[in-house]
Amino acid sequence: MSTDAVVDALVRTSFEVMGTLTRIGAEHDLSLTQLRVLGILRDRRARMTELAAYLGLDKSTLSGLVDRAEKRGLLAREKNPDDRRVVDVFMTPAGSELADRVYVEVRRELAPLIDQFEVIRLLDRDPR
Amino acid sequence: MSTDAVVDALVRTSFEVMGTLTRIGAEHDLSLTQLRVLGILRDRRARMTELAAYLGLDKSTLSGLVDRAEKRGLLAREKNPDDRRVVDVFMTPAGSELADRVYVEVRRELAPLIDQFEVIRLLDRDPR
DNA sequence: CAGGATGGTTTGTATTACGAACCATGTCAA
DNA sequence: TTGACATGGTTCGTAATACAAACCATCCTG
Repeated sequence: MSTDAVVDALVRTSFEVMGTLTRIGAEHDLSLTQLRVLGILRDRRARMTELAAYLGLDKSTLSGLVDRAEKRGLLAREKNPDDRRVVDVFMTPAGSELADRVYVEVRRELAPLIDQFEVIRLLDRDPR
Repeated sequence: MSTDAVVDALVRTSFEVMGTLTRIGAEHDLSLTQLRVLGILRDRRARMTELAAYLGLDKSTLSGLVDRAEKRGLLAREKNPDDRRVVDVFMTPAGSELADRVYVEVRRELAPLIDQFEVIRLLDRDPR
């Protein structure tokens, strides 16, 4: 099997995963990016810049993103006492609860995909 | 290895793939969606609705998308003679050329990823 | 302590996306 | 056959996402 074919399968599968995430997110009024933010903040808090870097977004993009999530009661901001320029972001209980609910769904929906995941299946059969 | 861990790896990898595609696309002034359209139309023409369904987008979204790509000379529209309601979309030579260039890059950038693709590596080592 | 670096926000603009309303063309049934 | 409904696209209005540039506050360093 050619590398190109593996890459193509990888890309197709990634789009499929994104589609699933987008759909599940939409059912809870969450964009793909918001979903990601919830995923990242599930087990830790982070400063704005850190979050932006992790997501590959401009910090200005994150301001609006966090604004909306904060207004919705999912996230909260807090000035970092050690460096008062820094703004830490973290999830509210409502945010955590929503994230948990969504991620249970994501796992449930994607689990079946694994069985027919082309790349895995092919490589599994004929390992390098 | 738990299914949850595989799903998590799948999601992380998918985001990584999307990041790469987004970056390469941006270098050519193409959004992720435009990239996908080019990918789909590489070997065939398609009607608007068909394309929208395939991408999971509303048909109204596609109008604007195709508008911009057409204005840029990458895509062209044509009324379908068999059913004059239908609009077929296809790539111009310029579009094909760009698509080819971009997809070469994509393959080149993603090929290395395959070697360290967690899901594969893990399943490869310990097949179901 | 002055000047530069860093962290965030604000503002302006483009793109993406949706839904509703709309027009043109097809199709079907009375 | 023609009236009513269905289908395919576009347009319009609105919201979210994203970037870049300008800006303010705070920190750090020579």
